[in-house]
This record gives sequence, structure tokens and C-alpha cells, in this order.
Amino acid sequence: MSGSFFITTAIDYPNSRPHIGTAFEKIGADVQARFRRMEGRSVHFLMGNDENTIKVSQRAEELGAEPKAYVDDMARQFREVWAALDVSNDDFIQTSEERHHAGCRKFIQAVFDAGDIYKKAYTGLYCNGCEAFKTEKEVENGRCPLHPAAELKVVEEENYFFRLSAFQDRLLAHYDANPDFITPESRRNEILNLVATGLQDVSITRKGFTWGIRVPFDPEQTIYVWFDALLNYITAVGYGTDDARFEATWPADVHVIGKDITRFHCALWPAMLMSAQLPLPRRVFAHGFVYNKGAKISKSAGTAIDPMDVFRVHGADAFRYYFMRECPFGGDGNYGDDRFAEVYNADLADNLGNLYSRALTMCSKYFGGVLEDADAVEARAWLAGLDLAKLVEDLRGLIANFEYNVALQRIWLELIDAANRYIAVTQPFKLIKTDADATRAVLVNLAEAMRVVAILIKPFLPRTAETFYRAFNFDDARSWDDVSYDDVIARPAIAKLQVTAPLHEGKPTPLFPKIDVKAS
RNA sequence: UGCGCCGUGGAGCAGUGGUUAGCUCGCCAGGCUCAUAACCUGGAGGUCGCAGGUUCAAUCCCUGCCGGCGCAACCA
Repeated sequence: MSGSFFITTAIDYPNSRPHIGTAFEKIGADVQARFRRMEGRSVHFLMGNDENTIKVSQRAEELGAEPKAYVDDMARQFREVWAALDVSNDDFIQTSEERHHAGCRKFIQAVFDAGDIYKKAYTGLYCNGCEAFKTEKEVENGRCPLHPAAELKVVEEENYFFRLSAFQDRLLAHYDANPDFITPESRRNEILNLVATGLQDVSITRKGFTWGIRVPFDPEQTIYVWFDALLNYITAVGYGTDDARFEATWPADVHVIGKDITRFHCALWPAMLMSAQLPLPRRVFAHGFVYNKGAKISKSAGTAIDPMDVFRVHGADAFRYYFMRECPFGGDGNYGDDRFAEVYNADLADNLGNLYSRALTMCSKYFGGVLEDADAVEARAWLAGLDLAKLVEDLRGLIANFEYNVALQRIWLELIDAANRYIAVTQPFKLIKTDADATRAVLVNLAEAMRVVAILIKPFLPRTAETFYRAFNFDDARSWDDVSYDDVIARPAIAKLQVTAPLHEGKPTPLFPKIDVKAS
């Protein structure tokens, strides 16, 4: 395991605001980035917007704006949403930026020089809605089935093609030699199948457009979206503008993408890199989709949900928890207000939040918030025999493999439940009447449970995790910013443990106020 | 049409070639009162879509069928 970790998400079309599906991807990548940082890796987390599309320029025109002004404003809105969700990306590239243009020109020239680009006349039915040529099989009644309102145009033009077909053997060899290149397994099988059945050369330029990147060896042509978009992963880290930085950062450790664009990332992209003689990304992780109560999220059908509408009320952490716990990252999931309330109330309010309340209240009520000689208590009783080191190792593996839902389930089932059960078994509220020392030991155990939980949920619920950690003076012994999963096992020695959480009349404010299902 | 996915107690989901098929919610009974009417214990409830096959043994492997859905080079 090297010291650096470069992770990317797909870049988004800024033709409308982000929806919960796009948010799902960013959060999933963010959890990974935060986890790797905790593990001591030097993380570079890249996101961005895909702006060089004809539709974007048309949309700008409709609004009476210059394309650049339009995409800049959309980029601002996207970044605003991601920031509000505590997505910790280090960079945000817009493909309209000069660093991207410069890198693209260099790259397409390199591939051209390698002999993998050729010019070919093409005549076909062009759908403006799809920004693509349609084959006869795809056309229904002379119209594109996806955009039946628009006439298909017969377009004849000379375009440049990328010799994708020539890379079939090399791609298959790469998949074979690198079984983890495409994950999850189901996606890998799909691509293996696809590539094995043969690849066609792909058109990579368009003629007669001004918005976009001009082909250096033919200024009449602009680079078509996919060839252009994929390159963001290298142009953002210096390809064509800062060689030293590029060398130091590339290749990516993982591209986090949606399952629908797996083929671009697992076939086209590596072929492009092979042609340009650049290293390939180590891994592509294709996540599943989030559905709106079973219905596909579609901007046109109105089933898209603005993340802001959800987390404005219950907070970013609740939003993040819902998607990471409820939707397996590698598979599909659902969003629904009812289900959200159910998960929120059960896991966040009743278990996590309530544990916080009851533990702090007892510390405050029985000991004035100060637990002397805490370091003399072993603080393992609350685990009830659970092998914590083993659990931490399991969680590491699960998170590294994007199995977030399983990781969270285990934290809740094995630790948070254990802590609540521990209170039921030891009954500190009764014990305090007869044995103050024993009660103090119980509360030290509970504080330790909170410390452990805080660290483990840090990649998922960064705000809540910090609140948990800072409920006591743990930070004096071990800084929250530096804490890692190793610290779960290594309990810092603090003689005078004390509640540092803000209390009102001896009680903390509920972290996750219950959602009144009946009222909503 | 091609490729792929799903069908598990009332609801939503896990899951494994083999002791009593798990989890959350809901429901019933009991306990507790520190806590956000939260927490803990126990219970009722499933022929694991249908029909064949492989196997000593299948919910999990194979085939077919029925039903729901996704992708097919625009949509995370």
C-alpha cells in the first residue's frame, strides 16, 4: 500500500441541478476518501462537471447566457450541494477550464501520433436530443424513440474515429491480469462479455461546433464528449500542464462511477490510455442506482429529488447515513420519505442519538460530568466479550471494498446495541444508590463505547462522529483530526475523564430529534 | 432482440451447498426508568416466485416458465 490515494467520481452534466442519485455517488466516494485519509494515505479526491456538450451550450442559449457563464454558475451550485453534504473533494474540475483543454489537445495528438485515430466519412440519422447518430435498428417510425418530438436529420460528415477495435486483446489481457480492475463482480462479467464479443471503433469528434475543444490537427472539429470527459481524470492532475504533478498523482487508485457508464471507463478509457502509453487506473468501482420508491430517477419524468430538500431538514449526516446504510453501494437502492423516517428514527434517533443522551445525562447527574481515575478502569466490559480488534479489521476490509451498508450494520449491531445492552445489564441508575465506584466504572465504559463508535463512524457521519468524540475530553490525549481506526484499539490514558459536551440543565440536546411519522 | 438484475415471514431488505434462514419496521407479552414514549428480554408470523434437474443434501448450482425491472454506447 503506497502513501497516496487518488480517487475520482464521474463528472456530471450541468444541464440541471444534482439529484439524490448523483449525491449517492459523491457520498460513497467521500466515505472512501475519508476512510483512506484516516488510514494515513495522502488522498487526492477529484470531482467535476462535464461541460463541453452541445446541450449545455444550447441550454445556455435558451437562458440567454454565454456558455461559460452558464457552466460556471452551475458549477457553483453543484459545489454548494457537495459542500453542504460534507463531501471532502480536494479539487473540482470543469472541463471548460484551460487546464483541461490543454491536456485534451496534448492527449488527442498523442493518440493521433500513435496511429490510433483516422478520418472517415459517415452518413447517418442524427438525433439532436441524443447528440448521436442512430442506427436503423434504433429508429422507430423515422424518429428516435427517446426523443420522438424531434425530427432525425440526415447528416453526412467526416469525423475522426478512435481505433477501439484494435485494443480488444490487450483489454482482455488486462482484465485477466487484474481481476480487481472492474468491481463489483457482476459489472466485471458484463464488460468481459462485451469486450469479448468485439468492439467497434468510435467516433470521437464533431464538426461545426464552437463550444468544445478543437482538435489540434483539424481545427474544424471539436472533441466529442466521451473522449473529452474521460480525460478530466488526468488533466485535473497536471497532464499537459504540470508533468511533475501528473507523474506524482496518476494513476488513479479508483474511479467511482455509475453502473451505466462502466463500458466507457473499463473499455474505452483504458484503450485510450494504452494508446497514449499512460498507466491505467488501478480500479473502477461501478455503483448502483437509487430509485424513487422503485421508479427510475428521471429529470424529465419529475422523479428526481433534490438532495437539498432532504438534508435541509434532517442534516447532512442523516442523509449520508440513509444512503450508505440503506442502499448497498454496489447494488441498487431506494429512496422514500417513509423509509427515510424509519431508518432515521430507529438507527439515528433511538440508538445512536439516544445512547449519547443517556450516557451523558448519567455522567452529569451522578458525577457532575467528571469521572476521576478513568484510566484505572479497563473499559472492556461493555463489549461483552466481542473481539474488537477483529471487528475493526473486518470493517477495514468492508469499507475498502465499498461494502458500506454491511460495515454500518455491524457497527450498529455489534457496538451500539452492545452499549445499550450494557446499560440494561449493569443498571447504573440503580447502582448509583449503592456503589458509586462501580457506577463510575460503568460510565467510563460507556464513554469508551462512545469514543470507539465516534472513530468508526467518522468516514460516514463526520459531524456526528466529531460531536461524539468531543462529548468527552478525548481530544486532550489524541487529536480528533489525527485519529485512525488503530485508535479504536489503543485507548488513550486519561485520568480525569470529563463531559465536554454542551448541556442544558444536565442534559444534551438530542442529536437526532425523532421524526414524527404521524405528523408528516 | 441482445446483455443483465430481481422475486425470502404484513412492509423493506440480508444471506449461505448441510445444525433452529438473519436484520430493520410493524404486531403481541414481559422488564426497566438513565434516556429523544427511548432501552432490554421473550414471542407469533416464511412450502426462501413456479416446474423440473444435479447432489447423500439446495433458498443458495443448472434448465425451462411466470411476474417485475435495468442497460443497449445521452441521463449517476
